[in-house]
Amino acid sequence: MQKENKTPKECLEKLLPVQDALDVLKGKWKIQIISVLIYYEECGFKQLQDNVKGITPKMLSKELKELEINLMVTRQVSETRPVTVRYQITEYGKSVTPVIKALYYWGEQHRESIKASMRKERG
Amino acid sequence: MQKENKTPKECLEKLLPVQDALDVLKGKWKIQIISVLIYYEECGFKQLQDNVKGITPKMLSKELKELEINLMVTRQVSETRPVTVRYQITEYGKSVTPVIKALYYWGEQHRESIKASMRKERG
DNA sequence: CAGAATCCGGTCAGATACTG
DNA sequence: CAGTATCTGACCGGATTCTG
Repeated sequence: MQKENKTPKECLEKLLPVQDALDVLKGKWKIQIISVLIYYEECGFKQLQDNVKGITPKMLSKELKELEINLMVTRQVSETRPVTVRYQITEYGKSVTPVIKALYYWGEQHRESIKASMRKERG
Repeated sequence: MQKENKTPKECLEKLLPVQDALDVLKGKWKIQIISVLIYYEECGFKQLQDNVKGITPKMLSKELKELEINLMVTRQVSETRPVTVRYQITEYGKSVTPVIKALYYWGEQHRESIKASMRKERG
């Protein structure tokens, strides 16, 4: 990200998109929801709630709204009886996969590093 | 991340490292601090505060502690008068660069997508 | 210089209950 | 089924002041 011919200020400006990405992905549930939707392609509310362990309907609803605003998922209502709602991952939503992978590989390494340093501290 | 021969449960277990990575990077300041330290290799407290615009000493101190725990930075105190403290990015800290890059590229795309969809909504 | 201490408002997120 | 409403405690993060 940094090149010697850039000022710190220029580098910091580059961080705006990074913060945007982090905003979209932040929180306890978003990546889980995205992953479930990538897995199933399409889900109802209940099915999502069952697959994202521990999430309350309130949080699920809130997170889905944010994901919809960010074009990650679509929401389709069928006026049946009772109404059925389908959440779908968008192609765009799938495009975060490389980001999740980068987080995964680094996170995995990180776990090992932390474990190793804890062993060292104990002697 | 998902393969057809994996259950949703197995996929969700894979998400633990992702959450770990997100935890290390989360908050308003961590990536900025890391970026400044990658740029300078080494900084004093004041120098950091000057380069991370708007951060208070309290937050800077707190974030640095967390980054130290996660082995991203080291803290070296010289018993001079007055004491000088140097924060250094670790090699390990530099290893998040691919993650930041992934976040950057996706975040940049994301800005464009959101902008485009807002233009569309306005007509 | 390099922080710690204190105070405070805002948001996050969980539990529970309720609606059409 | 697909959510909403309300209450609550925990935590985040800023402002200000103080210390060695």
